[in-house]
Amino acid sequence: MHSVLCWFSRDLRLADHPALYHALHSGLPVIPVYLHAQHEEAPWAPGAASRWWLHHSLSALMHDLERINSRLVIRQGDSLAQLLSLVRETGAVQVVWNRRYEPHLQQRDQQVATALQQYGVAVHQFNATVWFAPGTLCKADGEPYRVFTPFWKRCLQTGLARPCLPRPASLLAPSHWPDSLELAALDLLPRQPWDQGLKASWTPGEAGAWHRLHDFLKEPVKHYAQGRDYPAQPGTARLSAHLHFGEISPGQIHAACQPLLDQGAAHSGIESFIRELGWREFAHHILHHFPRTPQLPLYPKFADFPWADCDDPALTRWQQGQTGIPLVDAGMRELWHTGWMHNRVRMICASFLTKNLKIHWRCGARWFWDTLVDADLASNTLGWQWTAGCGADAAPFFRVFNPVLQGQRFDPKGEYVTRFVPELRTIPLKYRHQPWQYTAGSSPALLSEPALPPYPPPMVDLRHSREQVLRDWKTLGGDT
DNA sequence: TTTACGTTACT
DNA sequence: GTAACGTAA
Repeated sequence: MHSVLCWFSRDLRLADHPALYHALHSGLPVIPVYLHAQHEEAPWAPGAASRWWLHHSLSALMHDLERINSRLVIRQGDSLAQLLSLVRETGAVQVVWNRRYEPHLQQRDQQVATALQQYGVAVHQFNATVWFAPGTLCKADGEPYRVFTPFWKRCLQTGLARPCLPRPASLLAPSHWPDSLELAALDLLPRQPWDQGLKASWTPGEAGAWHRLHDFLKEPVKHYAQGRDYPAQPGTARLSAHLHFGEISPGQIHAACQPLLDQGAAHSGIESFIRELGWREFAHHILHHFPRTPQLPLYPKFADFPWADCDDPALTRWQQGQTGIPLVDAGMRELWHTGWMHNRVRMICASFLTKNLKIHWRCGARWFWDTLVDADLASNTLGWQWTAGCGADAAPFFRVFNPVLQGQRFDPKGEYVTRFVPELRTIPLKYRHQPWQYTAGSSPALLSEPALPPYPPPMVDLRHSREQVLRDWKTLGGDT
Protein backbone atom coordinates (compact mmCIF):
# COMPACT_ATOMS: atom_id res chain seq x y z
CA MET A 1 0.00 0.00 0.00
CA HIS A 2 1.25 3.51 -0.83
CA SER A 3 2.54 5.64 2.01
CA VAL A 4 4.90 8.52 2.87
CA LEU A 5 8.04 8.20 4.96
CA CYS A 6 8.66 11.25 7.15
CA TRP A 7 12.33 11.21 8.16
CA PHE A 8 12.92 13.01 11.47
CA SER A 9 16.36 14.23 12.56
CA ARG A 10 16.79 17.65 14.22
CA ASP A 11 13.12 18.54 14.01
CA LEU A 12 11.78 16.51 16.92
CA ARG A 13 8.37 18.18 17.14
CA LEU A 14 4.92 17.86 15.63
CA ALA A 15 3.81 21.50 15.34
CA ASP A 16 5.23 23.75 12.61
CA HIS A 17 6.85 20.73 10.98
CA PRO A 18 6.85 21.33 7.20
CA ALA A 19 7.79 17.77 6.21
CA LEU A 20 5.17 16.18 8.44
CA TYR A 21 2.59 18.72 7.27
CA HIS A 22 3.37 17.86 3.67
CA ALA A 23 3.11 14.13 4.41
CA LEU A 24 -0.21 14.60 6.17
CA HIS A 25 -1.68 16.49 3.21
CA SER A 26 -0.61 13.87 0.72
CA GLY A 27 -3.63 11.95 1.99
CA LEU A 28 -1.47 8.82 2.26
CA PRO A 29 -0.58 6.88 5.42
CA VAL A 30 2.39 8.51 7.16
CA ILE A 31 5.32 6.55 8.58
CA PRO A 32 7.48 8.66 10.90
CA VAL A 33 11.07 7.40 10.92
CA TYR A 34 14.17 8.11 12.94
CA LEU A 35 17.46 6.87 11.51
CA HIS A 36 20.45 6.53 13.78
CA ALA A 37 23.63 6.86 11.70
CA GLN A 38 26.38 8.18 13.90
CA HIS A 39 29.10 7.24 11.42
CA GLU A 40 27.54 9.61 8.89
CA GLU A 41 27.73 12.46 11.39
CA ALA A 42 31.43 11.90 12.07
CA PRO A 43 33.55 13.71 13.09
CA TRP A 44 30.70 15.61 14.72
CA ALA A 45 28.53 12.77 15.97
CA PRO A 46 26.65 13.86 19.12
CA GLY A 47 28.65 13.84 22.35
CA ALA A 48 27.56 12.15 25.55
CA ALA A 49 25.41 15.03 26.85
CA SER A 50 23.75 15.49 23.47
CA ARG A 51 22.98 11.79 23.24
CA TRP A 52 21.30 11.98 26.63
CA TRP A 53 19.10 14.79 25.35
CA LEU A 54 18.44 12.98 22.09
CA HIS A 55 17.24 9.89 23.93
CA HIS A 56 14.73 11.82 25.99
CA SER A 57 13.62 13.99 23.10
CA LEU A 58 12.96 10.90 20.96
CA SER A 59 11.11 9.36 23.85
CA ALA A 60 8.90 12.47 24.09
CA LEU A 61 8.33 12.43 20.34
CA MET A 62 7.29 8.76 20.42
CA HIS A 63 4.82 9.54 23.16
CA ASP A 64 3.41 12.51 21.24
CA LEU A 65 3.09 10.46 18.04
CA GLU A 66 1.19 7.75 19.88
CA ARG A 67 -1.35 10.33 20.96
CA ILE A 68 -2.15 11.08 17.31
CA ASN A 69 -2.59 7.47 16.28
CA SER A 70 0.96 7.02 15.06
CA ARG A 71 4.41 5.67 15.96
CA LEU A 72 8.08 6.36 15.45
CA VAL A 73 9.96 3.69 13.49
CA ILE A 74 13.57 3.56 14.66
CA ARG A 75 16.35 2.11 12.54
CA GLN A 76 20.12 2.09 12.67
CA GLY A 77 22.74 1.96 9.90
CA ASP A 78 23.37 3.77 6.60
CA SER A 79 20.56 6.25 6.04
CA LEU A 80 20.14 5.49 2.37
CA ALA A 81 20.15 1.71 2.89
CA GLN A 82 17.59 2.01 5.67
CA LEU A 83 15.33 4.31 3.65
CA LEU A 84 15.49 2.03 0.61
CA SER A 85 14.71 -0.92 2.82
CA LEU A 86 11.75 0.89 4.36
CA VAL A 87 10.53 1.90 0.92
CA ARG A 88 10.53 -1.76 -0.14
CA GLU A 89 8.90 -2.94 3.09
CA THR A 90 6.13 -0.34 3.10
CA GLY A 91 5.59 0.51 -0.53
CA ALA A 92 6.28 4.15 0.22
CA VAL A 93 6.10 6.41 -2.82
CA GLN A 94 7.48 9.53 -1.15
CA VAL A 95 10.15 10.40 1.38
CA VAL A 96 10.03 13.82 3.04
CA TRP A 97 12.33 15.49 5.52
CA ASN A 98 13.47 18.83 6.91
CA ARG A 99 16.98 19.78 5.87
CA ARG A 100 20.04 19.73 8.06
CA TYR A 101 22.61 22.38 7.27
CA GLU A 102 25.85 20.90 8.57
CA PRO A 103 28.04 20.78 5.44
CA HIS A 104 28.82 17.05 5.58
CA LEU A 105 25.18 16.15 6.17
CA GLN A 106 23.98 18.32 3.31
CA GLN A 107 26.22 16.28 1.05
CA ARG A 108 24.84 13.07 2.44
CA ASP A 109 21.25 14.23 2.06
CA GLN A 110 21.88 15.21 -1.53
CA GLN A 111 23.19 11.73 -2.29
CA VAL A 112 20.25 10.13 -0.49
CA ALA A 113 17.77 12.29 -2.41
CA THR A 114 19.35 11.49 -5.76
CA ALA A 115 19.43 7.75 -5.09
CA LEU A 116 15.82 7.70 -3.90
CA GLN A 117 14.67 9.57 -6.98
CA GLN A 118 16.56 7.15 -9.21
CA TYR A 119 14.70 4.39 -7.43
CA GLY A 120 11.46 6.08 -8.43
CA VAL A 121 10.55 7.58 -5.08
CA ALA A 122 9.52 11.23 -4.80
CA VAL A 123 11.60 13.33 -2.41
CA HIS A 124 10.63 16.62 -0.77
CA GLN A 125 12.93 18.60 1.49
CA PHE A 126 11.97 21.57 3.66
CA ASN A 127 13.46 24.17 5.98
CA ALA A 128 12.30 23.86 9.58
CA THR A 129 15.37 25.05 11.46
CA VAL A 130 16.22 28.64 10.60
CA TRP A 131 14.45 31.75 9.33
CA PHE A 132 16.53 31.93 6.16
CA ALA A 133 17.95 28.84 4.51
CA PRO A 134 21.73 29.31 4.74
CA GLY A 135 23.09 30.81 1.53
CA THR A 136 19.98 32.80 0.64
CA LEU A 137 21.09 36.13 2.18
CA CYS A 138 24.14 37.83 0.67
CA LYS A 139 25.49 41.38 0.48
CA ALA A 140 24.70 43.56 -2.53
CA ASP A 141 28.05 42.57 -4.07
CA GLY A 142 27.12 38.89 -3.81
CA GLU A 143 29.62 38.14 -1.04
CA PRO A 144 28.46 36.55 2.23
CA TYR A 145 28.11 38.74 5.32
CA ARG A 146 30.95 38.30 7.82
CA VAL A 147 29.75 40.91 10.29
CA PHE A 148 26.73 40.26 12.45
CA THR A 149 25.09 43.69 12.61
CA PRO A 150 24.59 44.27 8.87
CA PHE A 151 23.54 40.62 8.51
CA TRP A 152 20.92 41.06 11.22
CA LYS A 153 19.66 44.35 9.76
CA ARG A 154 19.13 42.54 6.52
CA CYS A 155 17.21 39.75 8.30
CA LEU A 156 14.96 42.28 10.04
CA GLN A 157 14.35 44.11 6.75
CA THR A 158 13.49 40.89 4.97
CA GLY A 159 11.10 39.97 7.77
CA LEU A 160 10.99 37.39 10.55
CA ALA A 161 7.26 36.75 10.82
CA ARG A 162 6.42 33.24 9.62
CA PRO A 163 3.11 31.46 9.41
CA CYS A 164 3.35 28.50 11.79
CA LEU A 165 1.98 25.20 10.55
CA PRO A 166 -0.59 23.52 12.81
CA ARG A 167 0.05 20.40 14.85
CA PRO A 168 -1.62 17.39 13.20
CA ALA A 169 -4.68 16.20 15.14
CA SER A 170 -4.15 12.67 13.93
CA LEU A 171 -2.10 10.80 11.34
CA LEU A 172 -3.30 8.16 8.95
CA ALA A 173 -1.53 4.94 9.99
CA PRO A 174 -0.31 2.28 7.55
CA SER A 175 -2.09 -1.07 7.59
CA HIS A 176 1.16 -2.72 8.70
CA TRP A 177 3.88 -1.01 10.70
CA PRO A 178 7.44 -1.92 9.69
CA ASP A 179 9.74 -3.31 12.36
CA SER A 180 11.35 -0.83 14.70
CA LEU A 181 14.23 -0.94 17.14
CA GLU A 182 13.55 -0.14 20.76
CA LEU A 183 14.78 3.33 21.69
CA ALA A 184 17.08 1.76 24.28
CA ALA A 185 18.84 -0.19 21.52
CA LEU A 186 20.39 3.05 20.28
CA ASP A 187 22.47 3.07 23.45
CA LEU A 188 22.18 6.82 23.91
CA LEU A 189 22.04 6.87 27.70
CA PRO A 190 25.16 6.85 29.90
CA ARG A 191 26.27 3.52 31.34
CA GLN A 192 27.52 5.30 34.46
CA PRO A 193 24.77 7.29 36.20
CA TRP A 194 26.38 10.73 35.72
CA ASP A 195 23.20 12.27 34.37
CA GLN A 196 21.58 13.30 37.68
CA GLY A 197 22.40 16.96 37.12
CA LEU A 198 21.00 16.81 33.59
CA LYS A 199 17.78 15.22 34.77
CA ALA A 200 17.37 17.89 37.44
CA SER A 201 17.95 20.70 34.93
CA TRP A 202 16.08 19.81 31.76
CA THR A 203 12.88 18.45 30.23
CA PRO A 204 13.73 17.49 26.64
CA GLY A 205 10.87 17.41 24.15
CA GLU A 206 8.36 19.72 22.53
CA ALA A 207 6.29 20.20 25.68
CA GLY A 208 9.41 21.00 27.71
CA ALA A 209 10.43 23.59 25.11
CA TRP A 210 7.10 25.40 25.31
CA HIS A 211 7.17 25.30 29.07
CA ARG A 212 10.57 27.03 29.05
CA LEU A 213 9.41 29.63 26.55
CA HIS A 214 6.28 30.49 28.51
CA ASP A 215 8.19 30.75 31.79
CA PHE A 216 10.62 33.09 30.09
CA LEU A 217 7.93 35.27 28.53
CA LYS A 218 6.11 35.64 31.83
CA GLU A 219 8.84 37.64 33.53
CA PRO A 220 12.56 37.31 32.64
CA VAL A 221 12.07 38.66 29.09
CA LYS A 222 11.19 42.08 30.53
CA HIS A 223 14.69 42.46 31.94
CA TYR A 224 16.44 40.35 29.32
CA ALA A 225 18.66 43.11 27.88
CA GLN A 226 20.51 43.37 31.20
CA GLY A 227 19.35 40.24 32.99
CA ARG A 228 20.95 37.92 30.45
CA ASP A 229 24.38 39.02 31.69
CA TYR A 230 23.94 37.76 35.26
CA PRO A 231 24.66 34.04 35.36
CA ALA A 232 23.20 33.57 38.85
CA GLN A 233 19.80 34.82 37.67
CA PRO A 234 17.23 32.92 35.58
CA GLY A 235 17.55 35.78 33.10
CA THR A 236 17.88 33.73 29.90
CA ALA A 237 15.40 31.48 28.12
CA ARG A 238 17.57 28.34 28.17
CA LEU A 239 16.05 27.26 24.88
CA SER A 240 19.32 26.45 23.10
CA ALA A 241 19.07 22.66 23.32
CA HIS A 242 15.36 22.69 22.50
CA LEU A 243 16.20 24.75 19.40
CA HIS A 244 19.12 22.54 18.45
CA PHE A 245 16.94 19.43 18.42
CA GLY A 246 14.17 21.27 16.64
CA GLU A 247 11.64 20.86 19.42
CA ILE A 248 10.63 24.44 18.71
CA SER A 249 11.36 26.67 15.71
CA PRO A 250 12.52 30.30 15.53
CA GLY A 251 9.30 31.09 13.71
CA GLN A 252 7.23 29.67 16.56
CA ILE A 253 9.22 31.66 19.10
CA HIS A 254 8.78 34.79 17.05
CA ALA A 255 5.04 34.20 16.81
CA ALA A 256 4.80 33.66 20.57
CA CYS A 257 6.67 36.96 21.07
CA GLN A 258 4.55 38.91 18.58
CA PRO A 259 2.12 40.29 21.20
CA LEU A 260 5.09 41.62 23.18
CA LEU A 261 6.76 43.01 20.05
CA ASP A 262 3.55 44.86 19.20
CA GLN A 263 3.68 46.59 22.58
CA GLY A 264 6.95 48.21 21.50
CA ALA A 265 9.29 49.98 23.89
CA ALA A 266 7.60 48.62 27.00
CA HIS A 267 9.20 45.30 26.14
CA SER A 268 12.56 46.20 24.67
CA GLY A 269 13.94 42.99 26.19
CA ILE A 270 12.12 41.06 23.52
CA GLU A 271 14.19 42.63 20.76
CA SER A 272 17.44 41.66 22.46
CA PHE A 273 16.09 38.15 22.83
CA ILE A 274 15.13 37.81 19.16
CA ARG A 275 18.51 39.28 18.28
CA GLU A 276 20.20 36.40 20.11
CA LEU A 277 18.28 34.04 17.85
CA GLY A 278 19.83 36.14 15.11
CA TRP A 279 23.29 34.99 16.26
CA ARG A 280 22.12 31.43 15.83
CA GLU A 281 20.96 32.34 12.34
CA PHE A 282 24.28 34.05 11.62
CA ALA A 283 26.18 30.97 12.79
CA HIS A 284 24.31 28.78 10.31
CA HIS A 285 24.97 31.32 7.59
CA ILE A 286 28.72 31.44 8.33
CA LEU A 287 29.04 27.65 8.52
CA HIS A 288 27.31 27.33 5.15
CA HIS A 289 29.58 29.82 3.39
CA PHE A 290 32.74 28.72 5.22
CA PRO A 291 32.24 24.98 5.67
CA ARG A 292 35.79 24.40 6.89
CA THR A 293 35.50 26.71 9.93
CA PRO A 294 34.90 23.85 12.42
CA GLN A 295 38.55 23.04 11.73
CA LEU A 296 40.16 26.19 10.29
CA PRO A 297 40.03 29.87 11.24
CA LEU A 298 37.71 32.08 9.18
CA TYR A 299 40.59 34.47 8.67
CA PRO A 300 43.60 32.47 7.42
CA LYS A 301 46.28 34.60 9.07
CA PHE A 302 45.40 32.95 12.38
CA ALA A 303 46.41 29.53 11.10
CA ASP A 304 49.93 30.21 12.37
CA PHE A 305 49.01 31.55 15.80
CA PRO A 306 51.11 29.67 18.41
CA TRP A 307 48.26 27.98 20.26
CA ALA A 308 49.13 24.94 22.39
CA ASP A 309 47.58 21.63 21.36
CA CYS A 310 45.00 19.47 23.13
CA ASP A 311 47.62 17.32 24.85
CA ASP A 312 48.59 20.25 27.08
CA PRO A 313 47.97 19.18 30.71
CA ALA A 314 46.51 22.63 31.38
CA LEU A 315 43.52 21.60 29.27
CA THR A 316 42.57 18.97 31.85
CA ARG A 317 42.54 21.47 34.70
CA TRP A 318 40.31 23.76 32.66
CA GLN A 319 37.95 20.88 31.82
CA GLN A 320 37.72 19.85 35.46
CA GLY A 321 37.09 23.36 36.76
CA GLN A 322 40.33 23.43 38.74
CA THR A 323 42.01 26.49 37.25
CA GLY A 324 41.91 28.47 40.49
CA ILE A 325 39.95 31.26 38.76
CA PRO A 326 36.50 31.21 40.44
CA LEU A 327 34.32 32.34 37.55
CA VAL A 328 36.05 30.02 35.09
CA ASP A 329 35.81 27.04 37.43
CA ALA A 330 32.16 27.77 38.21
CA GLY A 331 31.36 27.82 34.51
CA MET A 332 33.24 24.61 33.74
CA ARG A 333 31.57 22.86 36.66
CA GLU A 334 28.14 24.14 35.66
CA LEU A 335 28.82 22.64 32.23
CA TRP A 336 29.88 19.30 33.66
CA HIS A 337 26.96 19.00 36.07
CA THR A 338 24.11 20.42 34.00
CA GLY A 339 25.26 20.05 30.38
CA TRP A 340 24.87 23.78 29.87
CA MET A 341 26.71 27.01 30.63
CA HIS A 342 25.45 30.58 30.76
CA ASN A 343 26.51 32.42 27.62
CA ARG A 344 28.50 35.17 29.29
CA VAL A 345 30.41 32.55 31.24
CA ARG A 346 31.02 30.60 28.01
CA MET A 347 32.76 33.63 26.58
CA ILE A 348 34.84 34.05 29.74
CA CYS A 349 35.86 30.38 29.95
CA ALA A 350 36.69 30.36 26.25
CA SER A 351 38.71 33.56 26.53
CA PHE A 352 40.63 32.11 29.46
CA LEU A 353 41.46 28.90 27.54
CA THR A 354 42.47 30.56 24.28
CA LYS A 355 44.13 33.71 25.64
CA ASN A 356 45.43 33.12 29.16
CA LEU A 357 46.25 29.42 28.67
CA LYS A 358 46.91 29.88 24.94
CA ILE A 359 45.35 26.52 24.12
CA HIS A 360 43.86 26.04 20.67
CA TRP A 361 40.18 26.99 20.40
CA ARG A 362 39.51 23.65 18.71
CA CYS A 363 40.35 21.84 21.98
CA GLY A 364 37.77 23.95 23.80
CA ALA A 365 35.23 23.53 21.01
CA ARG A 366 35.62 19.75 21.18
CA TRP A 367 35.15 19.70 24.95
CA PHE A 368 32.01 21.80 24.66
CA TRP A 369 30.85 19.49 21.90
CA ASP A 370 31.11 16.49 24.22
CA THR A 371 29.61 18.11 27.31
CA LEU A 372 26.91 20.54 26.14
CA VAL A 373 23.33 19.37 25.74
CA ASP A 374 22.92 22.16 23.16
CA ALA A 375 26.09 21.32 21.20
CA ASP A 376 25.48 22.74 17.72
CA LEU A 377 28.15 22.72 15.04
CA ALA A 378 27.25 26.16 13.70
CA SER A 379 26.85 27.98 17.03
CA ASN A 380 29.75 26.23 18.76
CA THR A 381 32.14 26.95 15.91
CA LEU A 382 31.11 30.59 15.65
CA GLY A 383 31.31 31.12 19.39
CA TRP A 384 34.78 29.65 19.72
CA GLN A 385 36.22 31.48 16.75
CA TRP A 386 34.63 34.69 17.97
CA THR A 387 36.28 34.43 21.39
CA ALA A 388 39.58 33.18 20.01
CA GLY A 389 39.57 36.29 17.82
CA CYS A 390 40.02 34.44 14.54
CA GLY A 391 36.37 34.42 13.46
CA ALA A 392 33.43 36.67 12.62
CA ASP A 393 33.82 39.62 14.98
CA ALA A 394 33.57 43.27 14.11
CA ALA A 395 35.57 44.44 17.13
CA PRO A 396 38.81 46.07 15.99
CA PHE A 397 40.69 45.04 19.12
CA PHE A 398 42.01 41.90 20.69
CA ARG A 399 39.58 40.95 23.44
CA VAL A 400 40.86 39.32 26.61
CA PHE A 401 38.17 38.95 29.26
CA ASN A 402 39.32 39.54 32.82
CA PRO A 403 37.45 36.91 34.86
CA VAL A 404 37.93 38.89 38.07
CA LEU A 405 36.39 42.06 36.67
CA GLN A 406 33.67 40.09 34.90
CA GLY A 407 32.86 38.33 38.18
CA GLN A 408 32.71 41.55 40.15
CA ARG A 409 30.51 43.14 37.51
CA PHE A 410 28.14 40.29 36.66
CA ASP A 411 28.18 38.14 39.78
CA PRO A 412 28.58 40.88 42.39
CA LYS A 413 27.26 38.79 45.25
CA GLY A 414 29.25 35.74 44.26
CA GLU A 415 26.08 33.63 44.12
CA TYR A 416 27.00 31.97 40.86
CA VAL A 417 30.56 31.05 41.82
CA THR A 418 29.60 29.65 45.23
CA ARG A 419 26.76 27.64 43.69
CA PHE A 420 29.21 25.64 41.62
CA VAL A 421 32.42 26.13 43.62
CA PRO A 422 31.30 25.61 47.24
CA GLU A 423 34.90 25.83 48.44
CA LEU A 424 34.57 29.59 48.04
CA ARG A 425 31.80 29.96 50.62
CA THR A 426 34.25 30.80 53.37
CA ILE A 427 35.96 33.48 51.30
CA PRO A 428 34.72 37.00 52.11
CA LEU A 429 32.67 38.54 49.32
CA LYS A 430 35.36 41.10 48.61
CA TYR A 431 37.78 38.34 47.58
CA ARG A 432 35.36 35.82 46.15
CA HIS A 433 36.49 36.41 42.58
CA GLN A 434 40.17 36.60 43.50
CA PRO A 435 40.66 34.33 46.52
CA TRP A 436 44.44 34.36 46.06
CA GLN A 437 44.42 37.96 47.27
CA TYR A 438 42.75 36.82 50.46
CA THR A 439 44.95 33.82 51.16
CA ALA A 440 48.13 35.84 50.75
CA GLY A 441 49.51 36.34 54.26
CA SER A 442 46.77 34.42 56.04
CA SER A 443 47.01 30.93 57.45
CA PRO A 444 46.14 28.01 55.15
CA ALA A 445 43.61 26.77 57.70
CA LEU A 446 41.34 29.66 56.71
CA LEU A 447 41.31 28.56 53.10
CA SER A 448 38.38 26.21 53.29
CA GLU A 449 36.06 24.31 55.54
CA PRO A 450 37.45 20.94 56.61
CA ALA A 451 34.78 19.03 54.67
CA LEU A 452 35.58 20.75 51.39
CA PRO A 453 38.56 20.06 49.14
CA PRO A 454 41.09 22.87 49.04
CA TYR A 455 40.59 25.45 46.31
CA PRO A 456 43.66 25.62 44.06
CA PRO A 457 45.75 28.75 43.54
CA PRO A 458 45.38 30.33 40.07
CA MET A 459 47.16 28.22 37.47
CA VAL A 460 48.36 31.31 35.60
CA ASP A 461 48.89 34.93 36.44
CA LEU A 462 46.09 36.78 34.65
CA ARG A 463 48.07 39.91 34.02
CA HIS A 464 51.22 38.22 32.82
CA SER A 465 49.47 35.74 30.54
CA ARG A 466 47.41 38.52 29.04
CA GLU A 467 50.47 40.59 28.22
CA GLN A 468 52.20 37.53 26.77
CA VAL A 469 49.36 36.67 24.40
CA LEU A 470 49.00 40.31 23.34
CA ARG A 471 52.65 40.22 22.29
CA ASP A 472 52.01 37.05 20.24
CA TRP A 473 49.04 38.74 18.66
CA LYS A 474 51.14 41.66 17.46
CA THR A 475 53.37 39.37 15.42
CA LEU A 476 50.45 38.36 13.18
CA GLY A 477 50.24 39.84 9.69
CA GLY A 478 48.05 42.84 8.92
CA ASP A 479 45.17 41.83 6.64
CA THR A 480 42.56 39.06 6.90
C1' DT B 1 28.80 41.08 24.03
C1' DT B 2 36.38 44.46 26.55
C1' DT B 3 40.33 45.98 29.07
C1' DA B 4 43.75 48.98 30.82
C1' DC B 5 45.69 53.22 31.31
C1' DG B 6 46.10 58.19 31.65
C1' DT B 7 43.89 62.47 32.85
C1' DT B 8 40.99 65.11 35.57
C1' DA B 9 38.26 66.43 39.37
C1' DC B 10 37.08 66.02 43.75
C1' DT B 11 37.46 64.31 48.57
C1' DG C 1 42.87 58.06 47.58
C1' DT C 2 39.53 57.20 44.09
C1' DA C 3 35.65 57.77 40.91
C1' DA C 4 34.52 59.12 36.33
C1' DC C 5 35.64 59.53 31.75
C1' DG C 6 38.10 59.30 27.16
C1' DT C 7 40.86 56.62 24.36
C1' DA C 8 44.04 53.15 22.38
C1' DA C 9 44.64 48.46 21.51
